[in-house]
Amino acid sequence: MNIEDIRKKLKVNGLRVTPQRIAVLSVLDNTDKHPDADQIASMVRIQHPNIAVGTIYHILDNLVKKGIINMVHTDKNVVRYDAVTSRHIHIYSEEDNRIDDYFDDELYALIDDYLKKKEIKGFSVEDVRVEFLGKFTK
Amino acid sequence: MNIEDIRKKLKVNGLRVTPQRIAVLSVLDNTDKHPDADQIASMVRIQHPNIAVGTIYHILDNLVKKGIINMVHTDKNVVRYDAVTSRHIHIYSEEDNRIDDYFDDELYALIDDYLKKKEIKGFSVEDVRVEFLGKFTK
DNA sequence: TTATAATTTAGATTAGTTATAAATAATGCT
DNA sequence: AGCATTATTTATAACTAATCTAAATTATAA
Repeated sequence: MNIEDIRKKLKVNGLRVTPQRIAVLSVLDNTDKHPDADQIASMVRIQHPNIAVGTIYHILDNLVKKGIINMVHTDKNVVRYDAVTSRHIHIYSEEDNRIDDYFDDELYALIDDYLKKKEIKGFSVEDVRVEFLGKFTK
Repeated sequence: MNIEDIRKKLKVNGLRVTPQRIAVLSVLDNTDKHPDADQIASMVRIQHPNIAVGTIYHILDNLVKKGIINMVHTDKNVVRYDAVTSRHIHIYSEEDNRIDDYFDDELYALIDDYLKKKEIKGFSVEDVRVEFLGKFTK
């Protein structure tokens, strides 16, 4: 996504277009590493040395609330962020703390299909989260 | 599980049998609410008023390392604990912060089966984690 | 019963995150 | 374009879950 698209995305979601927001969203949009707030701060500060931590957290919070980005919770107790909002699986290695995206509509179809038939008493399913834990071989 | 089974479980796993460990494991074994360390502390302190927080965390850490209990990570940034170690799904409502266990071998069989056929390049799957997000109707 | 090695304790410390209140900047209106 | 309004950013303080430390205590095995 180029800067103009970023600006548009902010505007469309009712967020004022500030240099800090552009910077944060650009950084997130240009990585597939699911960085945490601290890593995002480091990257943003290359262009934007004086941005405050609080601002980073605040912006991320805004973006999450608008559904522009998602939080990712891992086994280490740090929140990470993901600009990919379409349905996907996270493949995760605790060893090297790496999360990759894995897109597999077929598996989701399988699960959706299964859930359509089966019902959990006392609970209505709104979203299914699937994670694969394992090891990256490269 | 009665106290004798608790003692045995600790002993078998090479952990010394202390009143604090018995208390923590009993509490976890007698709830299906997936409490966090703080809630466990409160419950343990009913019988054991002077147990230190550090001890609770230390014991939980021991139990996790031995595979006697599991950590549960949720969208609120607090670790919760689960004495059920057999394979199961967590059904979770962010609204009321409630986690229930849901046992469904059929769904796991479906996924396992699917993964046997499909291969993710660059990644070997060791464990599959499934979560249903939604609302409890009772 | 005693030695030793593990465990518990209280308290300090850390890391991630949130809150606060003043300063600054984006937007809409004229 | 200039101004008023309101959101956003900033620096800093505060908070909370969790970890660390070193001394005191306790479980276990001989």
